[in-house]
This record gives sequence, structure tokens and C-alpha cells, in this order.
Amino acid sequence: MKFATFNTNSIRARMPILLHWLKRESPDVLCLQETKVQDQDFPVEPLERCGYRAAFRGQKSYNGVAILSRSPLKNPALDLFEGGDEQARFISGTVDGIPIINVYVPQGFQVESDKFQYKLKWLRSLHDHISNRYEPHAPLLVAGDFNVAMEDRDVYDPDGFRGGVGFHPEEQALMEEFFKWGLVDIFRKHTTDGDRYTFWDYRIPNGFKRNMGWRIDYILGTAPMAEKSRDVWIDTGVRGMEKPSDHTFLVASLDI
DNA sequence: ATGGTCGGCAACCGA
Repeated sequence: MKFATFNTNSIRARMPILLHWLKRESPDVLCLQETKVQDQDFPVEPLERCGYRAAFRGQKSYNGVAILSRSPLKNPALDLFEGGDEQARFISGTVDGIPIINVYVPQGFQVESDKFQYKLKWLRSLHDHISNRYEPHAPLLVAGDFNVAMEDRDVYDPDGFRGGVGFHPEEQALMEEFFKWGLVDIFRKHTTDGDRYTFWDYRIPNGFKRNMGWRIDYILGTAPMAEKSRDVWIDTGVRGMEKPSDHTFLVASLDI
């Protein structure tokens, strides 16, 4: 099974890259974030022509998540919170018997802001959701844009970012809770390399060329998934194309 | 080199 995640920063703006990548890589599952499209405008047809079913939850302008898969998504769920996730940041289901959760974690704006508190609350809720509904020794993949980097080797300027949003000990402690529960950062299982990023801020001039990035997108898996992972890699191949996203593809191959 | 990001969506907000 080939399993991938990609923050599109608008799926409609990214269709050329997305279709190109799907044809080239033929993943079984692709989790998307920041689709930025309402459900009635989701580009279902071109993806179907490419061989993919789509399950999605969007809203106007912001956020939005989708799971593309060759086999249909079973038992789709769209709500992280009991009262419903009004921000279209969560979608889950089962593909070929493997439970999958796809998330777009709130970015958090600034550490002093209410948005940062909402980010922490959202991460706590995700932990509760997972620990209440899943088993660490059973199959589960959790992928998406977590908007948190964990270690110095995961950002280009650790001393500059330390204590700031995306690189703050409170966020990192909540991420650690996922690992304590039993999820494994599958990229890290396969390499200790630093300077391997999935996101480059558009606002940094030539940030990609200068590799001034962050590793904030993840594929997490429970122990049976981590054991079956053959490789995980960051695919920057589409970055040479016109209009790349500020994120790139993170891909895992699993012996499933 | 006398500038310097995107996308959505129509003035700015969010990242």
C-alpha cells in the first residue's frame, strides 16, 4: 500500500500538480488538507477520471480536508468534537480495512493568541478521540498537517523559532502524547536526517531553493503499521512545476 | 535588483 499526504493550499489551484502526481505515483490513498473549497465545488470528476474516489469536507475560503483512494472510503466520519468540527479539519474512515484519520491542525497564529489556545485544545481533542476509539496494537494511520515541528533537526532555524508558534513546548508536549499512546512518526523510523522538510513559507524569499523549511506534515502509524512500513519519503519532484503548494508530498510504502 | 508570497475572493484574512 502506498499512502501519502499533501497540503494543497487550494485543491483547485493545485489540480495540474495533483493529477500529474497521482498519475505518476499511483498512491492507494492520498490525504489532502487546505482544499479551500465548498463541497458542491469539489473537483470530483477529474479525480474520478484519474481512478480516485474522494471523500471530503470543505468550507468557503479556509481549511477543508479530503481523502482520495482507489478503493472507496468506508465508515466516513467528519467530526472530531462531539458537537461537530465546524472548521472542516478532520476526516476519517477505512480503506481496504485500514482505519485512516486525516487532519489539518489549526496553525495557531501567535503563542499569545486565542488561536493558539484553540490549537492546543484541538490537539487534546484529537488525542482523546484517538485514545477513546482506537487501539494502539491495531492498525491505524493518522496523517496530515500538524503545524508542529518537534526537534531542532526539523526546522531550518531552531534557535529563531524556539518558543514560537509551530515550535513551542506546549504543542510539542501534546504531540508527544500521540507517541506515548502508540503512534509512530513513520518518517523518523526510517531516517535520522535533519533538514528534511515538508513546508516552506512562501514569504521567505527563495525559501525552497535555500531549503528554509519545516517538517510539520506527518504520517503516524500504530505499531503494526510502523512494522509494515518499508519506506517513507518526501517527494519534492512537483516543486519544479508551475504553482507548487507551500507544502509537498509525504509518502509511505507499507507491506499491506 | 530601487523589488521581495500565495489563494480566496473581492477587502482583507489566513498561512
